[in-house]
Amino acid sequence: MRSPTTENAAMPKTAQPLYQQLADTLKQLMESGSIGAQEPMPAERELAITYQVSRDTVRKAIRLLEQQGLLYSDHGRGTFAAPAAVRQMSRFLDSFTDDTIKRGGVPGQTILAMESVAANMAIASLLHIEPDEPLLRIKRVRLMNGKPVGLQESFLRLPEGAQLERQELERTGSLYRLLIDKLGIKPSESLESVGAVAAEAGDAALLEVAVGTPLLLCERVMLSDRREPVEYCEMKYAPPYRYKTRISKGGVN
Amino acid sequence: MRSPTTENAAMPKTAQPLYQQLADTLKQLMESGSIGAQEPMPAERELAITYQVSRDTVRKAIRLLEQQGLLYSDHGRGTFAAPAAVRQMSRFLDSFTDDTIKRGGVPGQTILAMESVAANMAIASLLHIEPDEPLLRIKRVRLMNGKPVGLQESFLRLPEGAQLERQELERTGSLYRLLIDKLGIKPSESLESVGAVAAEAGDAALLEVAVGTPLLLCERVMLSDRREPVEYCEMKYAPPYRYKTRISKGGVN
DNA sequence: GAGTGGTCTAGACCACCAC
DNA sequence: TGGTGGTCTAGACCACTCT
Repeated sequence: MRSPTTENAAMPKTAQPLYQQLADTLKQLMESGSIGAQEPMPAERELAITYQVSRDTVRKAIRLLEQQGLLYSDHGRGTFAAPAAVRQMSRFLDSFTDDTIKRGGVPGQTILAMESVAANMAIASLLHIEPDEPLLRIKRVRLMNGKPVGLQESFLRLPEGAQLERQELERTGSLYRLLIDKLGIKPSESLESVGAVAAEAGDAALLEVAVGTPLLLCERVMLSDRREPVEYCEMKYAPPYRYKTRISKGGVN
Repeated sequence: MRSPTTENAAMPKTAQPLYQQLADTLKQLMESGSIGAQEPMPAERELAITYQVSRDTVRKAIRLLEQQGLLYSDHGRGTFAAPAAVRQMSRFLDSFTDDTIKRGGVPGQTILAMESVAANMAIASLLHIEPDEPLLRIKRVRLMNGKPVGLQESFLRLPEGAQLERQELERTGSLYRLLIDKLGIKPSESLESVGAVAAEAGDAALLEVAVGTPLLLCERVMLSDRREPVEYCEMKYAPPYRYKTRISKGGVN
């Protein structure tokens, strides 16, 4: 393991922190099968010596993998590779595009509308803006392997003068990618509320299901890295689409 | 801030780590209103001096509060109190009982069944046991303020010889509390899958809704601290009950 | 008792942001 | 440029688990 700060001035600025590099290394260790599920990893002190880093750096790498669900540590017993079922579940923000790929499907979309609208009171309140302020509304049918699985309606609060072209969205597929790459808006947190509703006529037609079919309704407020609300989004998913998530107890170090 | 390990031999074993004590202190700082939403906290180095701890300990306290959604740090800018909306959303395991209390309601339950059953193939596979192994089945109607909001059916894999009495469950209300306090089983992680289904006749009657009403269906596999599957649970919630959760980007230190 | 993870320290330097 | 958080180190001691 190489210190990112010593002698070598040619270190590219893409250099990652040591603990991330180490985390990647450990990840490979597990994925290669050298360490099976539920089996113990080498001890922290041992890893520190092996990779020539401080024990603290080892611990940071382990904490990182623990948060990703790949590992867990038990006081006095050791650190173990997580069971396979846990490893697959993400606990983090995933765009529909990324999530679909992770599930082994091909993501797609049909853009039904993309226009500037005035905020109504409810949305204005959620996004902390004044009613009538302009928002970008995007309504899409999300596809998995070419078949409609969900209906998604976003209301975006864009920075002054920012523009998003329909063409750009069609090309990249992912709205979040566009926000990050083009506008520098980094989603950091989202607040979600999940419930069930019956499909109305319009929704039913777009999702190709019967009126009254139970749909999974998910509302979300997405916050930027400065914790400013950026998007309100309403999603309706037809069965058998499922939300999957991993929940765990807290813990710092 | 007092070191938990120095001189004073009379330190009770309930002594919490310094960083937790500090986290509690900072929490109060925010709740007392001295530091409003989005406002900057004192710098890490300053907190270290103020509370007589190392900067690393301060950082651990901050990481803890960050995971709880109370705080966030921006490189080069500072550390800020989170907006109120974020603070209320838990990202962690919460029993129905705790969650209901957090929402300001009074939790209740009606136990419909509590019996030993043989595992069927589907559940056996999820819990990593052989079919026909005995499981404890608990079916309950969950109440909020006396009104039914959800139907919950748990299948528990108990340790050899362990017993749970109906009376105990009725008294404490919370199955998870019972698992922790009586059997020493500590829930550490759960894998959830959420979707929507139509209410069948039986469910509809218990939840006091019409047949066909869209229900929020949540399946869960709960793992103990050793990552052994302990419970499979199926929950059905009637509108307007909502699952609320906070999702964030990862991050270690 | 031996080995593991958990907590804590004091100090160093880097990367980023705002003025 | 000065202040902030981010990374890293080396060493100490505690708490827990297993045998």
